[in-house]
Amino acid sequence: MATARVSKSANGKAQAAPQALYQRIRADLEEKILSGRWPPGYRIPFEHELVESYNCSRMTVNKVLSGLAAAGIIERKRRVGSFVAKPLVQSAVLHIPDIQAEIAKRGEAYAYELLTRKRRKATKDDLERLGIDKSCDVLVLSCRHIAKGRPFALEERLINLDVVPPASEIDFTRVPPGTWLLGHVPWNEAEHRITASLADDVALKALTLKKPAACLVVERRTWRKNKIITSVRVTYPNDLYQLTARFTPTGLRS
Amino acid sequence: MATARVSKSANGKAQAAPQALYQRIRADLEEKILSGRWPPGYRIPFEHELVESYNCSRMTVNKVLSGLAAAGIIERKRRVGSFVAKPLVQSAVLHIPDIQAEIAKRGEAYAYELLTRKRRKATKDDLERLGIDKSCDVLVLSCRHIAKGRPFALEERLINLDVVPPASEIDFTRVPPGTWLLGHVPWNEAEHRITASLADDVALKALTLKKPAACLVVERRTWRKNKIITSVRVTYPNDLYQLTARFTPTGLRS
DNA sequence: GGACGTCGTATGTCTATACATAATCAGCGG
DNA sequence: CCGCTGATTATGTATAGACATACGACGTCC
Repeated sequence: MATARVSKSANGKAQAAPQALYQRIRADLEEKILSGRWPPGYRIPFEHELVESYNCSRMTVNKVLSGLAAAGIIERKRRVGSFVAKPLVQSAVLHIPDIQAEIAKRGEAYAYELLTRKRRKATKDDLERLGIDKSCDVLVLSCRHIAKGRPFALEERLINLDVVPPASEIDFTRVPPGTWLLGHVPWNEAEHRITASLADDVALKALTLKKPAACLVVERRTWRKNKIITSVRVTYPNDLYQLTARFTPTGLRS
Repeated sequence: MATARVSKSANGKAQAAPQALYQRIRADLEEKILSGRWPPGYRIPFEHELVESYNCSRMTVNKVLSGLAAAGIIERKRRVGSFVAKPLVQSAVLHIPDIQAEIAKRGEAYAYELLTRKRRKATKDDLERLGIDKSCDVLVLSCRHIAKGRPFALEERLINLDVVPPASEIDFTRVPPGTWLLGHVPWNEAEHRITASLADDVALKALTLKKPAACLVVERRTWRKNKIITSVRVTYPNDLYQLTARFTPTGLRS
């Protein structure tokens, strides 16, 4: 066909969105999906049809469709077509900030306090938390984070010294273990469990709370190549902390 | 140069990972980054260098690098190069399942019960929850989810009837409002607040708990085109529910 | 010596083409 | 009528070449 396309070199794109072509196409398709004009299950036009309507090459629309598929917005089936994905998505991006950074961001005074630090051969319980069989050395830490002079979080942590030998050299009296680990140990995967609980005596004391007190508890295990680096349990007084999660189903889209 | 590359047509790819070339390249680069050989801040080889070492076209490595950049694993700067991103990522994918589906998946009996249903002009408090100024009609619902005969969650919901007029036609005595909304109303964005709290009298009664009881509370607001569709507060007994979030920093990677 | 302009380079985007792959569908033979 | 086979077709992957753009570096001019 070789008809006249807009001739990419013949414009400065003085339009509202002077973006790249494939970005405009993507925005266009997303809009159609989001507005409901293309409901879940709808078969979107074939690549060659989009090529015609946008007057561009198949590589370009392919890039758009691949991106939409990667973001879970559409599903593609060979020989059949591409379809708007079912709403399905029941997940959200959960922001779990560094405690120190979070408090600093609020402009509040931050203090950190190491309560206990023990090195020992892993107990049976430790091994279970770290998901391993054979025994190894672990570092057991307990510390407090303090904001505006009030205890903000109690952190109880187990570090697998087989995976992170250098941790045994750090005394963690000044640097919180989470901060040190984040900066020194690359990781693979993390899992969080978020629960509510009534503070036990240890937590009541560490957080200077009065019974009964509800606390938000975040337990996190962090992997590096199938081995758990560290297992941590952070307890927050319910009135001082909340998790927030924001989700936009349309993929990343800066 | 046009040297002999592996000649894509000359093989059946009987290797360990008979994947596409760009997937193998991506896996390769990810491995280098994850293993720490290419630490954060490291400048990865230029596109043309990767082209040489993998004996492929620039489009192919470009696709890989663009994907890594989109996933936040590397950062790219024109004229400068591509760099391994700082560990930064403090977020996780939080799976917030449909209550009914979740209980069904566990193979437990599920029951649903509508407690109250009121239609009214929005109060000042309602308007604030829905983030709007001018008054409108809202639907106020309260219901219970029951697993294995035991109250599992208390759901208190506000629906903006200006955004979802058809909701006023539904009586929600059989279908949970969350399930109905998910299936009928496309949405844009959602925000969650996760907190712990001591159950108040309403919650104690609805969930048949004894004082004092800690509960996990998930508040969610869901948008469609800058308008809040619904605002919901779900309260779970601490011993019956926990949120889990799993995170793999290496982007999606099916 | 400092402001400024030119050039080189790495990434960003797009095209035209090619072949591979998977799945559907029609047609054929048993 | 059923099942197999081959044609058709949409997507998947890859290539080479081209031009655009941003930005650092270097050199020039005043």
